[in-house]
Amino acid sequence: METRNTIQKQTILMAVKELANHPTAEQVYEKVVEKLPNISRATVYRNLSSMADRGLLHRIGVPGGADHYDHTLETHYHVLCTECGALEDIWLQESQADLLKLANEKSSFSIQNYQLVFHGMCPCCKAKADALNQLH
Amino acid sequence: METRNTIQKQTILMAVKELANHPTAEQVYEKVVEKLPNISRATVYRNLSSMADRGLLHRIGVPGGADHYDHTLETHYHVLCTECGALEDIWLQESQADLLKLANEKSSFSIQNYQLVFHGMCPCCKAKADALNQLH
DNA sequence: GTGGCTGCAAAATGTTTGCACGGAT
DNA sequence: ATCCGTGCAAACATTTTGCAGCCAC
Repeated sequence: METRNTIQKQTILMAVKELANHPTAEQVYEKVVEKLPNISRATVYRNLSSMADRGLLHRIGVPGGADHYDHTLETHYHVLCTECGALEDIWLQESQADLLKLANEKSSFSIQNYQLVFHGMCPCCKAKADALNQLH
Repeated sequence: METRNTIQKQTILMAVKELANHPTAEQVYEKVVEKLPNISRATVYRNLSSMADRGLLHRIGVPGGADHYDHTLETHYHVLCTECGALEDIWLQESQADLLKLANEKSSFSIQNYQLVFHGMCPCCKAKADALNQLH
């Protein structure tokens, strides 16, 4: 159950922090491979996954796409652009406890947490879509 | 842009309604193949997807797992068992409009909707886990 | 020295796609 | 007669796994 301190782990965690904005495992790999040319994708996947399990990172699961990883641990939410896949933070002080309490009252499940992902269009894709609509 | 009325489409939609509780594409395929032994998985995937796009069904995206399809169109939410993958409804009158309005105020994205999935343990898995903890 | 960690390749999973044919309109 | 929808197989994207050797402890 002990955890060894390898160069790969250090470099992967550093990469997520440097990339800052919700990189996918592939993006982390591309960053890390600059420093460690022989690293394997399997190592990146394995470590991101175990760091997420241990709470060093948050995993943002995107159905039908690659998972993203977030080095920001404070409770917040995300918007996903339905056009280009851009992922951004949303900070709501919407009380987490309330949704959890409410859900637990309404369900026989023992609910521990939840994932709230908003879907919409980023400003860039919205502008393009609006311009297209103008043409007819 | 027209939509032809094939036996496959009818049977697929009927299967989702009969299975009732959030079947995956694979589960729909297994049900449909009883009636149409020659149907292809591709047809099931294609039709479930297009029906979801046209609003005849709801798609519940589960990161790292198969998407589920829901024949219930009224706004509600879902709990996913972290142990066995069971998926169940949660009905909250938590006003949809409020979360959308709030999120749009806080973000530069043009947000149209959101997906809210709770994570926890179903009563069965909870009982097993509690029993294990009793043993120490 | 031991056993967790790594790199590699292969497998697994869920879904999409190209293409030729057949059936709904 | 059109041409959309289907079945098939292959491709695809993402992630996991088995295994032999390596290296942090």
